[in-house]
Amino acid sequence: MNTIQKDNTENKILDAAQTVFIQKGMDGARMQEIANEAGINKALLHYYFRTKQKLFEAIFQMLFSQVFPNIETLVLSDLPIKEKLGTFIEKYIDLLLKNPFLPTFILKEINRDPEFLASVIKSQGIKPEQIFEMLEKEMDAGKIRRMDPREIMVNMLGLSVFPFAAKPLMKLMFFENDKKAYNQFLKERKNTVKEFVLNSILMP
Amino acid sequence: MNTIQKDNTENKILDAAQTVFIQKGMDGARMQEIANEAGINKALLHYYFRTKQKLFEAIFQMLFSQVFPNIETLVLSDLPIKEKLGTFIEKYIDLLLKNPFLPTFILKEINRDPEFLASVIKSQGIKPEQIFEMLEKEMDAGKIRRMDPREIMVNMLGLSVFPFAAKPLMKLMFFENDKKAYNQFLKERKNTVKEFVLNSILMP
DNA sequence: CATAATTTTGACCAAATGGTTAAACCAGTA
DNA sequence: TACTGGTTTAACCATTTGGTCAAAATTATG
Repeated sequence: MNTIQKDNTENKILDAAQTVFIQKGMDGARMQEIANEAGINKALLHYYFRTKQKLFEAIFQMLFSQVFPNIETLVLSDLPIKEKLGTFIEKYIDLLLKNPFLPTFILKEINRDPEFLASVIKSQGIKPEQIFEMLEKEMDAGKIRRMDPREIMVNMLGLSVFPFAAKPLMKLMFFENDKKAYNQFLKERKNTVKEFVLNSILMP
Repeated sequence: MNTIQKDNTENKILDAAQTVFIQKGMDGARMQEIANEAGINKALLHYYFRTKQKLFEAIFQMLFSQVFPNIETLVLSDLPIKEKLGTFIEKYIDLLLKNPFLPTFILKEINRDPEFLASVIKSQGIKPEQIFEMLEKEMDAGKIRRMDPREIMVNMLGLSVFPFAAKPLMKLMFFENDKKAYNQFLKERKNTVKEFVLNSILMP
């Protein structure tokens, strides 16, 4: 049978753990709360995932693997640079719209335990060099301004991620705590970030 | 006497609490660790700051008040917009270079307890409208592209803050974990962010 | 100096928390 | 039916942790 049985205990635990860890972080989460959320006995958590640390690592892996969607195909495609960057930004913000909690969670935990982050990165086989090469070729071809390609990456990520990570603050300061207005703002970011980035790096 | 006596117990506690809270966050911090760091008895913490929550709030207030340096004078000055934005970015990144822990800490805690954040904001008397008005005037005058002024603010903050908040991840992915190289990168951000922002919003 | 007020400490407490364990439950199956 | 394997539970444990308290130490005051 290849039917996805998503109602077994292990998945109930993973779902519950995700919910709680995202909300409270590793330090703030309680095993009892995860058990309640999953509707099971606390001892079952340990039966399936020995320790809190191991359970957390499973969740972190799951969530982090979404952070860098397959950009490989995009980078290697022969679209013009303008399309490539535009699509990247669009896909990335779409991901954040669907998982608005991701930035907060990841930023919190990469700072809490960078060692663990390193092991995750390694296990995921992420290769930023590919992107850098591509950007440098575009510079050579005179399509975009000459600059450190890492700046471009950091800029795109920062512009996309920050409004999600700082949501409570931005919403309060710039939108009088109006939830709907801020969510609308986030949706429109797909276009504004795209424009902003392209305006700043495309050759005049 | 108006001499600053910074070696009294209360300040020792504040210093220690800052160190620990920044590193571990509210949830991860331990009162005993703060006491050790301050070189005093744990009961003294409670003598001076009744509860962990109250001590944390004191620290958060202290740190958060640095987040928005006096931009009022800058906004109201009659410098050309290019100078205004440039100076803002420079001062802001300077602040982050001196306190590289600020973004992580603030982002973590504003998401943990947005209610408290609201009270802090209110007590600080921050008025973003002033900045928005100024930016809109510049748009009317045709100095910068027409756009939602909040986008400009979010962009400037995101570009400045993100590389500090995501330091472990960026350092690892883009700089092969080379600390010195990444710090150099952060220093250069003052100029690159400035260029990036101005390129994207100044009228051609 | 004597007394009052403040500051500091060690010992202690109750609650919370991650984790363990022995027993119960519940298939499947010989 | 009786046995076997994995699964689930209630009760329990050791440790950690925020917080309290009475006494000691220190400082101010008359």
